[in-house]
Amino acid sequence: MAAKKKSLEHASLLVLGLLAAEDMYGYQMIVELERRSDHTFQMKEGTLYPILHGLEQEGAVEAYEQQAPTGRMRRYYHLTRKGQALLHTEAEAWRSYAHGVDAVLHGILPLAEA
Amino acid sequence: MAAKKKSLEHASLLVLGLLAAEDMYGYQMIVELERRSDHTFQMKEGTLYPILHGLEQEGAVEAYEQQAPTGRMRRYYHLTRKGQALLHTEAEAWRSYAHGVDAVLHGILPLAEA
DNA sequence: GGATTATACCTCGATATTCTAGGTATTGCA
DNA sequence: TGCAATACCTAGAATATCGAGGTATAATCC
Repeated sequence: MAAKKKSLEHASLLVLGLLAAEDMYGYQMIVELERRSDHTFQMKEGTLYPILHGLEQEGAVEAYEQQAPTGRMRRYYHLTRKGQALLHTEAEAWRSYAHGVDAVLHGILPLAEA
Repeated sequence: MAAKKKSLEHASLLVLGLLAAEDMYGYQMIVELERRSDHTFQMKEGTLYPILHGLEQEGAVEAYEQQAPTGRMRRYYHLTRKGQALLHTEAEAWRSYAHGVDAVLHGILPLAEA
């Protein structure tokens, strides 16, 4: 009974999280997110690109173009120091939010898996 | 460094979660949510009441009025069987969503607390 | 007694976030 | 040649939540 594909609610946090490990280009992030979340969510292009542009304007990421082996141009994004700080803040907020929800739901579900 | 009060993103799930344990009235839910989440979030009245009315219309909750010891009228909500099913579905969706986010963020934060 | 605070309910319009649905262009494959 | 996958983008719609107001009663303080 796999969960349905869910919409996102912390899109920018997830983008920052991805970029913490390595530089990525947009399309790659969409594929990676679906893979890493075990197909739980699927970021839409209409969500991702505006977020990337916003993060770039804030100075949280920096973009550069690079040619793929195929010859196509890709726009890679790199996490700046400012972006790392932002990620840290948002990740912490996520932690306490998730904690809070779990506290309210405590005992509702039979702890599906380990 | 207590986290800032965060807005909600799963308001109806939290309402259902509260009602799983006992019947409650609106104002009480707001107070309880803040308490149980260790002051992490604070449901706004403008969020809660429309949700309660919606859940009632769906048949997920049933309302009844009851006089408080003070003499004031309170509108209590009771989780129906349908509401329990809804809660279960949403709680499971939450679990996999949270799992997915954690998978992406894995290793970002130094596991603040136990 | 009068004022203020806490309780208790409600709604409307604004804001924020994400999605839908389109668009462009290149590459690879059948 | 034509179609699918890759790769980028945007405008407007839809949804969720909040802010700020309203009403009314009960309790507390001066």
